[in-house]
Amino acid sequence: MNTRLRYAPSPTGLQHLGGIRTALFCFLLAKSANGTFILRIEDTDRTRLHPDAIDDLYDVLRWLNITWDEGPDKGGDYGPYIQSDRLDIYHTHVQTLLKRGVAYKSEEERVQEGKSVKGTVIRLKIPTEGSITMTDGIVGDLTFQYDAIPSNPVLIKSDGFPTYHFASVVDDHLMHISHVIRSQEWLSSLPIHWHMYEAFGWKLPQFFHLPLIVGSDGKKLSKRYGSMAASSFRSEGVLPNAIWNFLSLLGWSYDDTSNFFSPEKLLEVFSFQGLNKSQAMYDELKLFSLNGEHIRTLNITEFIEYCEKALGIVLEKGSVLRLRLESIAVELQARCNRFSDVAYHWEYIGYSIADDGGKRFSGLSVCDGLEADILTAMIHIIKEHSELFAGSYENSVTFDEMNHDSQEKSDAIVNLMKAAANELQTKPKTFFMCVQETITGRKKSLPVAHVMIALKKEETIQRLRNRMNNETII
RNA sequence: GGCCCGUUCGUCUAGUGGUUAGGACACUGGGUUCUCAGUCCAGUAACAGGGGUUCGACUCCCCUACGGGCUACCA
Repeated sequence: MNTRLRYAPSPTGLQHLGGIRTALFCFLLAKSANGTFILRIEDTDRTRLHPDAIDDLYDVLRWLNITWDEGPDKGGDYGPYIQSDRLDIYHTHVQTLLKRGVAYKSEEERVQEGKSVKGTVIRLKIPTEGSITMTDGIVGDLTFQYDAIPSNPVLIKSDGFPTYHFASVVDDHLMHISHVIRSQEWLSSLPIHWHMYEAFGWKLPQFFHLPLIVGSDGKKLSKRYGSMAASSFRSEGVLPNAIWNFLSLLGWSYDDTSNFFSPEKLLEVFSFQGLNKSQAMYDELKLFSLNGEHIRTLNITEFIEYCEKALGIVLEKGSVLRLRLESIAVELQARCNRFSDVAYHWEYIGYSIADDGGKRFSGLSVCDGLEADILTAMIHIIKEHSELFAGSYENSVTFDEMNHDSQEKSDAIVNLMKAAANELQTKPKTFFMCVQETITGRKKSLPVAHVMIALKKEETIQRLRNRMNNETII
């Protein structure tokens, strides 16, 4: 039997971590078994449709490289893949249940928006006594008493649309779904679904109910209660690979020591065996840490691309800012766990005195005598060794070459700075910090010599002078 | 309230009757270092509680507690 798994979200809100975890697991499980991954949209609740939900779903899945073999936009042998296009299918199938006396029509009145409304629904008849025994691939064997099911569930609503219970069972059967992977919130509905399969006389798929992911408040992540939108991770500069890695470890494990997984590795080793059953709390720090690890596996070209995406900018090849970024990329990559880290450093790398006449640095403290001496000494170094500040990248063919060159120049500059500090009878640290703060406006920055190389002579001197002028003005 | 699922370091987890209870994130200390990172090394830290079963329980059973889910013409 072919392995066919589906992710079947309802377009009632933005995709969140819990949803894409399910999507990822389905995808991984399908692919590792050489099977088929199907996307189906369950838009049966007409009152809660969210206008951006479907676009968001496509965007997020594509961003994450979770690709489906069959789906609304792709077609397939068992379409359509949007439930609102399958209404006639549900209506013919519910006839079967009606004929068999397993379902019945019911005229009902209910209160809607303060008014009482009449309508006809079709309900499934649940036995009044006895029990049903089922098997779940994660939870194990389960027995429910029929009388624990609170009421006969609605199959077809009065607006003619099926409920989730009915539509998903019919579709899973018709689409030959072999394994139903969904989150554990569905566990208490399993008897309803199981009973329906039996009433139809259909072969049951294998069920796997994934443990819930909970937020730091301990409550389940939900579209309805907001936050954790998958798209927000994208804008925060989290890599798809990091999301794969992070999510895969929420409810699944490989062995006693592995924590880092590339997508290739996951595709290779992910399996039903490693699934576990207890709920997991989302830990942002771990995601960011993993993201840092994945950032560090990027080659330098990819990393620069990542920076551009994260910053939402495009730097033309050969442009001043592009050259600066290239020059500093290796140093930058070593200390980034997420977008905000890139942005933090880009504020002084991607800025030029010419942009605003140096206003950004006007908040720096006034130079006292020593600081003025240090800056003067630094300017002297630059003027006397201008070749070191000419930019390392101009004549380099490869990044390796460039980095090597950059490192050599940096070492030379550091030595000159140490010597100058010595001459001023001050600690190297004082000297470096003064220069760094003047150049970057920050107490924490990339190594200042590298920054100066990236900025090149002119901009560096301007920043140094700018600080000194501030003093004279004040 | 009822029904269901779960419970190993703060967090994610390994563990299927005999282990110094392992790894990772976080945290702490140290090496490297012009700051911050990164990197390397080290360290603190857990079997919810109580009963059984057993020569022996983190592992099996029961009870309690706690957490979560469901209890809609929502999914």
